[in-house]
Amino acid sequence: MATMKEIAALSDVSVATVSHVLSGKKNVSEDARSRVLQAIELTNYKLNTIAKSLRINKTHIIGVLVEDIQGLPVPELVDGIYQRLEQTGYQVLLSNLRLLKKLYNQYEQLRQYPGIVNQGLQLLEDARVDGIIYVAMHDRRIEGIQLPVNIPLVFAYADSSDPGSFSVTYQNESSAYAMTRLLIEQGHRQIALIVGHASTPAANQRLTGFRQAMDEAGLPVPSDYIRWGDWEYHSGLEEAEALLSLTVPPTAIFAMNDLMASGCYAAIRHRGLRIPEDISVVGFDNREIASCLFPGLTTVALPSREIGSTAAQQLLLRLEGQPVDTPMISLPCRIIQRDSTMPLPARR
Amino acid sequence: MATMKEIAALSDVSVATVSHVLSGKKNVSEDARSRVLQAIELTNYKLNTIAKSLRINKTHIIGVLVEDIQGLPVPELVDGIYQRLEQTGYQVLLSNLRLLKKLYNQYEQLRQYPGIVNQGLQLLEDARVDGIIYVAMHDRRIEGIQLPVNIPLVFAYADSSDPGSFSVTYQNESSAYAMTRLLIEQGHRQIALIVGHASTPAANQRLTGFRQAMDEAGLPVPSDYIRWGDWEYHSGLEEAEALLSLTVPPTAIFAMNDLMASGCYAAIRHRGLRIPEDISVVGFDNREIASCLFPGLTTVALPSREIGSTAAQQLLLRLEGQPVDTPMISLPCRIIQRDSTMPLPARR
DNA sequence: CTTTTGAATTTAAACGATTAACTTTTGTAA
DNA sequence: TTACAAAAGTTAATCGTTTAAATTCAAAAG
Repeated sequence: MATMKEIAALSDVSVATVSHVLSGKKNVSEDARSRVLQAIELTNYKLNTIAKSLRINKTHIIGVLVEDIQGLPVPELVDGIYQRLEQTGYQVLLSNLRLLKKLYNQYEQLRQYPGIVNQGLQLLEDARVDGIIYVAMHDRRIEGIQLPVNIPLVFAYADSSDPGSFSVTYQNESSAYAMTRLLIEQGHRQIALIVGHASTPAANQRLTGFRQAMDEAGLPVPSDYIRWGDWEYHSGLEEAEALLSLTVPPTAIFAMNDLMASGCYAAIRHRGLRIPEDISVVGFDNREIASCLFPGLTTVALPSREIGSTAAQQLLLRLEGQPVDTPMISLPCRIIQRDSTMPLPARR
Repeated sequence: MATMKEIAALSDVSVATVSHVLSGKKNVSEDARSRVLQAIELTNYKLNTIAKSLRINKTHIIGVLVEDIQGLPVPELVDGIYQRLEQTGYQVLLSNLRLLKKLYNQYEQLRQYPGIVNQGLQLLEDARVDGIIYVAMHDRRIEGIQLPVNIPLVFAYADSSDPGSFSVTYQNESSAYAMTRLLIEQGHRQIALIVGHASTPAANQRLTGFRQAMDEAGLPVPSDYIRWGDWEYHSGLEEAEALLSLTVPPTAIFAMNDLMASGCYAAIRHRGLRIPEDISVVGFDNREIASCLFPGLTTVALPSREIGSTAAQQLLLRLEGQPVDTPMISLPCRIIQRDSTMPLPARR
């Protein structure tokens, strides 16, 4: 592999001049420049980025820390990061913690989580990345994570616990609000909610949005209608069964994720009822399952790609030393209307 | 950030000794070692990997080139790479070409593909990665790709065109054979096949496997029963309709991917027929849709994770200069039995 | 014909490690 | 005591750049 020294020798200038030609930051005579360029062409010379990094103390590499690359929103989110980084000259060092494989149960998860994350952060720090995007999906406040002090970091997807930090998340509350409004506008008055795991912020935020919409519309929310699930298929099935057994069953069920919604489908079918003619169902997340189900599930699509590109944008601004006007950004979700709901009057 | 020089000064030895302590390749007195370790502890010193890389001409970074991180098998495959790389000290620089977003039609795809790939390879080469895993999903032979000459490269998922190269793929032919056997063993004699796009090697290999199983069983394959689709949902639907309109419709349909299989579901339902009582359907790929469909689709699961980990293994061997016994590996697939098939006698 | 000025170019010191070659120290045997 | 080998430690070159500072050079001004 050719080095700058050889280029310099070939084109009869000093290495400094070669460097000046390449960087374009200093004047070089047309004569010298063309000789240098010719030598570069001839030898197929490529600048050694490692040497450059050492000298300028910048790697032009961004570290992306993900809990699991197979986690639902991760590939799309990471793609959003690449989308923004294209043409900027930054590369991505991806640190995949593989949590889905490593942490079997909640207890282990809480105990081991900080250690694993710190290790991942340490690796990125050791690699001298210029900045870090931490794609955190856990939704409970975690103690004991040591963020690198010298490297700009942006949280993506989950909220950061630290108020001084930078983050890009999505709007749980307003999305649940909008989805609830949709059902109300279709004439539903008996709307039940299957909440996710009680301890998760996402569940609570979505619950708040739901309550707000119901309150605003003056609709009652009987405690029977608020069911606590755990995000899994089976809890959706069980809670839907409980709802259908009530003396006044709901006309619409809002499940807080698509998995639980598909559990609702099963429970409803099991009763011999039809979706949406007899009961409307909506979900949250827009997993592939939502479009596979029959009828197609109306649900909330998270702005995963936008979270990624916006987080990258935040980080780039900080790397350029520019002021960041909004350190904590929360992006809106989009409602995907399919065929699992129906205006209520139609069946009266 | 502390440097080796400072550690040397603090512990009253030379930088060489500090380096010796860290590398463990030379004898250092217990006395000196402990002083150095103490200084490292004190200053929170971290070896500068950039400087090390420059000196030893190795980055301990593996470049992974993917056509699109959102492509179906990619996240799992990449996770397999990480699985193997864990504890080896290698990091991953992921180059995501974003082809799904960039290439709209086949024509553009063929024309632009080599340029985009070459650019991605160039970026990895510039970053001085130690080795490259090229996750290629395209399944037609592509001309004009310039593989780096100095960097070990392993193809993953797709076959490489070059016979001298290293690759890890999966078995199309034997998997189609096994799936066909499964139907035959269930008593089916009229088995139809919906092939993928005619120009793709995967389609032809699967076709060969199908034919072999049928021939071996002495079953006829009327040309009416071989339908040429294009991997998309609609072609599955259309070809299934054509099959059901035949004077002797098949008792089982083997669609070459899950998307076309789900098209079959729609066509069969539209005729008022039941799956699997009236007709059996099987697919290929084991996408999420396969488990979402009702009844669950029996299909072929690709060994994506294993492809990734095996490719990483191949690369590690080459990086260590060890002999690679099998440069081109082809891994078996696994049949996932769900509820979309039924032994034929049951409905007689 | 100097002097000045500015552009073009070079020199040389970093950046932070590794490592071959050399020197010093220590321990052991004659 | 001396001689020698092995162990421990140091020196200094090197990896391939960047860049401040110094130098050279040519053209313009005095």
